[in-house]
Amino acid sequence: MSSLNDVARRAGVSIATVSRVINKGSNVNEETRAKVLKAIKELKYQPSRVAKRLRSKSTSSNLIGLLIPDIQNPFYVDVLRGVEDVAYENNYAIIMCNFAQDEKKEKMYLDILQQESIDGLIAAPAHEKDSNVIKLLNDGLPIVCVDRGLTGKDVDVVVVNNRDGAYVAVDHLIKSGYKRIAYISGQKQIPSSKYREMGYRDAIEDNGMQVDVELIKYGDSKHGSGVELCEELLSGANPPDAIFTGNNLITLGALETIHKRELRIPEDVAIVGFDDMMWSISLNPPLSAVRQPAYEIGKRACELLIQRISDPKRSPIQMTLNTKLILRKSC
Amino acid sequence: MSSLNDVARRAGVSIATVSRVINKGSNVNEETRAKVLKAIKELKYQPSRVAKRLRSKSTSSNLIGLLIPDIQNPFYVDVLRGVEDVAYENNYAIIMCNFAQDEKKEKMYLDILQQESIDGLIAAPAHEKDSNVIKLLNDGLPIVCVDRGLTGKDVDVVVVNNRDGAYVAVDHLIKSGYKRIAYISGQKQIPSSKYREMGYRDAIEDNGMQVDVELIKYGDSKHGSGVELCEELLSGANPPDAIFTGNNLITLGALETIHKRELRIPEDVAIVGFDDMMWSISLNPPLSAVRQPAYEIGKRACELLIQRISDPKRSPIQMTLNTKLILRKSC
DNA sequence: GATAAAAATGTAAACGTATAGGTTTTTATT
DNA sequence: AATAAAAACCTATACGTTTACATTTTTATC
Repeated sequence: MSSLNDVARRAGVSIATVSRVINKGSNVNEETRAKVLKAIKELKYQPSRVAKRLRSKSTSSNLIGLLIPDIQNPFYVDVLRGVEDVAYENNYAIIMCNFAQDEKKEKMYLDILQQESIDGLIAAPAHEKDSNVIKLLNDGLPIVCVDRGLTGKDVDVVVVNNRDGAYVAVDHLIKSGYKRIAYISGQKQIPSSKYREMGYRDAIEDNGMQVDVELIKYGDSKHGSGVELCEELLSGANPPDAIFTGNNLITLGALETIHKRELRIPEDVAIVGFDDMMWSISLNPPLSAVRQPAYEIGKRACELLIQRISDPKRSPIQMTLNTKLILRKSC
Repeated sequence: MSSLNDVARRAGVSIATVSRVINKGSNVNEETRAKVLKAIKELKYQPSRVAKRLRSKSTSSNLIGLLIPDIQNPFYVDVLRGVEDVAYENNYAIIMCNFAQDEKKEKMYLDILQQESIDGLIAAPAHEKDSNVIKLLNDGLPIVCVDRGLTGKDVDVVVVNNRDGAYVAVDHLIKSGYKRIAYISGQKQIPSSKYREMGYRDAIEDNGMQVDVELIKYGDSKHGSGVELCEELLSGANPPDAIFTGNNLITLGALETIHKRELRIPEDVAIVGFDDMMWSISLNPPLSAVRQPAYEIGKRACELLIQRISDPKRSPIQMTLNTKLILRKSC
């Protein structure tokens, strides 16, 4: 890889001139500009983003971090796509870090991101008191949180109305005549789980029914816990006639268990899940689900981040997007 | 962020000494080492990976690139996880680039990766003559190809036996009594599509049947083309009684069409897809599929890359992993 | 205790860029 | 033609490391 210096020598000018040609372009003679451009082409010169980043923290290095708890979850893949599209348009590159719900891994990745001098970070923190993310925030790094905020911290956040999304789903279940509705929750410590539980509870109580804590199971937001907790539920003394699942991976796991037991959906158990997927219609049966605008979450988050990078003082925005209940055949 | 200089000043030593403490640790007095370590702790010093990379191309900067054609495809998500796990163990960070089957985007990302002075690249090239990837290869960047190679280039490759995987699936379809078996292919120009078609054709001919070109449809490896091409197939004059789909997204699209037409699987049309998914069992009906060891592909690729980075002369390896036909209810 | 060898530490240059500030050349003004 | 102003260009420095080499201090040897 050739450097500014090589180009300068070849064009017979100083490196400052070359730099000017490349960047602003002001105050440079047409003739020399042509010479420089020619040299750049001949040498296939590409500026080093590394040197650029080292040189000027002020000048944007056009690199942002994306911290994600679980890339196997299609929800985050859609968020990623949203982030990426906006980043691409604005000439930002992304370092994507999947910490797989492992806080040790998370810390390692956040350290790396800081060491890479990223301009900003989009993060779905491990939980609301995530000290790893808070540390970076306190260090002054521009951050936008996604899917969950940080308690006591005034930070840009893009979330979904989890409570209402859950409420509408469970309310629909009740109105459809289901009596014993279970909830399989994701990790208890993440806010979205809590709010979804809140919606679940409110819907039940608002309909004059009583919450049965036996019907609430807490897992880890992954496929396996969907399988197991659904099994627990169904093998109990007084099994549910409907299940509300806390995210898409859990839904898939629960479906697996239900099918293994050769139960009919929705006759034996109905199911409605949080998170829709492109292929939910091809599941057995076509799945009813609460759709989150995942792509848009990513898009908005990245827009907010780019704004914040260019204006670190702007006061934080908390953006709440709405969910939509998609009814198909599973309830 | 504090620098080596800050630490040196605080500890009352030179930056060279600090550097020595951090890196090799040879030739440094225990007492001063303690002083330095203390200063590092107090200042929460973190080395700048950027400066490190700039300084020494020789010394590994511990950053690799991962170039992926479509992150919406769960296959690549699994590859990514495999890559990541190995990278994590070996202290490498990953810049993940999803070019979404857009060669312009691909070029932009590859430029960025080069400008970031990555140590190496794991790439699923757009096709076998992918000039963007070839350029980097010619520039001497350590590269491992995944899922497809580069014609005429001697490069590390990790692939799957696509031809055999397809053969076994189609052969099974024939042995099960299906007479008119269609193939919905992914992008024609990518090798895996070609080899899968080869397996499809061979299986048909080896069973004394004849290939009907009307039953082969070429798409773009995405969900939408699965939907459309399946529709074409089923609305034809002489529709197939079984479909072999070229990848998981196509499979999902085809399923959608079949369900929309309210056809029974496998009675009206059977289907077997390339690529298994964790939740294939929950599809309607549980899907029979050719399973690729996607996670292992990623893992192996990353291992090969790390080897190559440390030994650029080692002669290239072409690694072929095997697929497995998973039989469920769709055929 | 003088000298040599080894250990400990320091100095300075380099990686590739951006840019402040200085110098030279061109253009405009009278 | 002398001068001022503007344009074009260059020099040198800084960003935070690593490392070759130089220098100083300690230890060993006689």
